[in-house]
Amino acid sequence: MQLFDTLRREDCGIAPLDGKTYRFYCCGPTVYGPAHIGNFRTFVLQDVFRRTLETGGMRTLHVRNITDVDDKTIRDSQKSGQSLKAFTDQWKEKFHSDCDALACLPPHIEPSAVEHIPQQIAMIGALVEKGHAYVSDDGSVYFKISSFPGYGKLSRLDERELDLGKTQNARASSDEYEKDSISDFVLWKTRRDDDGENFWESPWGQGRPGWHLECSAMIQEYLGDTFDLHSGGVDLVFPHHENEIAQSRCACGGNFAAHWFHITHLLVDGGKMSKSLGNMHTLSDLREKGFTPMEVRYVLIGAHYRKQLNFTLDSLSGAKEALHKLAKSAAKLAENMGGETSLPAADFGLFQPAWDALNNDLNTPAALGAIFTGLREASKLTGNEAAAALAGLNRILKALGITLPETSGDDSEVPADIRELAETRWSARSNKDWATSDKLRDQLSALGWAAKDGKDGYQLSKL
RNA sequence: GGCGGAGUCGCCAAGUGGUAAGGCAAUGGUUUGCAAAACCGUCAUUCGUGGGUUCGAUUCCCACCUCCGCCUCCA
Repeated sequence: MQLFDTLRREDCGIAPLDGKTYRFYCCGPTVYGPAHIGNFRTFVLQDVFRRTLETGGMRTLHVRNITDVDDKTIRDSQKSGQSLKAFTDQWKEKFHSDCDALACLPPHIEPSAVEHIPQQIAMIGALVEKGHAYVSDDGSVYFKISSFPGYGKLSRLDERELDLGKTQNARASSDEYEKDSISDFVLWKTRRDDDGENFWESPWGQGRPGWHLECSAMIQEYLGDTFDLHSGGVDLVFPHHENEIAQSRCACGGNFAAHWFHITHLLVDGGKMSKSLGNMHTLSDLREKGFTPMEVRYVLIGAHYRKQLNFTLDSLSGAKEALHKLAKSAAKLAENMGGETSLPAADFGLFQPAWDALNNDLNTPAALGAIFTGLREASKLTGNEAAAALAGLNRILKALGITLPETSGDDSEVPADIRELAETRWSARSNKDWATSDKLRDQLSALGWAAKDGKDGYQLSKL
């Protein structure tokens, strides 16, 4: 497939460096609260990326970290009176269940920062030894940016106002740490009172690793000094990924990531998502509003990953209908197959354009559009042609991570009292007692149920 | 101020130097006791504004307007 590379700023062919397994790393969540849909846009699109590679027959090695020690996790664990581990475990669990609900494949390896302190200390040691890092008077260790000429390439610092020299002069006086240069970033934070019990021993005294370092250390551990691709939200380009490049290349040699894949932030109702605006949706919030995780996923893949996606409740409703339409079409195809069985497809058939779209810079919205277009043709088919179409459809849906809702109403979960009302209504209706029938229909809908009448019976569905 | 992105039907959203995918909504019809559901159909001569290049631009160039994001932790 072709994918836009953030560093090279052009579409690049995606293929494993070692010819066997495509190895990629995604910056994972900081587990100090529930992840929001903005976070999930990134994780869902990374999931589609992986599924696309795998659907194309590639083997993958997907590594995604858990940040379980930083300022926020320490601060909020103390606020809640829990140990750091108990606190982060609970949010890690929540994250996993949300990911499952959104049909995101779990990464093959999910290392946590706390579990890789020795690796991080070792990397800092290497950087100090090679002259890329220095120890300040208080025992903190900083990366010396001036020692790495390639610094700023990913985020194109030289084309922005962030001239390093200028930044130093502008901020040197306001920073509490002693540093050679203000832009130097911290690798090891010396222990402070408000860290509580959250500190580790190191050659530079008690403290904890800096945030940027954990990814570099874990990447080195599981993917080595050169691997295929590194991904995250756009906000991570600078300084996080820039710092990772500096740390890893200086400490380990190697080229670090061959490609960079960044997902643009989403907007909510046309603006930035923020707590103060009350538009910080979590998956749980949306479920309470009656939307399914699959509907959320559908919305999240409904715009190209390099464009801002305008997330609205209306688009979620649209997703609900669109998924329903897909499910109906798939059911009709199955019906039209007659006695044929739908075998796993060797190709995409009518849905080849959708597959092509995915492979063209992961164009998920174009792929979705192509699915509906293909379905229009598919609906005319019968027998083994319908079977082949259904197989192609299932294959492309799997690549997108979409599972279809049930088309036939599930009557098994109807409460007894609702069932009774509906039965009464049906008999009234059968007796052409329209007044009673309509009255009971209103009652049912007030209770949240809709009765859909057919020739020989009715079906109940939740409103 | 610097950097970057974007303005395409009511909403969401693809796309292209050759005349606008798709979804939602809306709307007409079939069906229905009436609805709902289902099914069939309709739905941008036009792509922020003004110029320019071109046989031809929504797509390229210039100017302008508007919006958004980043530049501090952030997916």
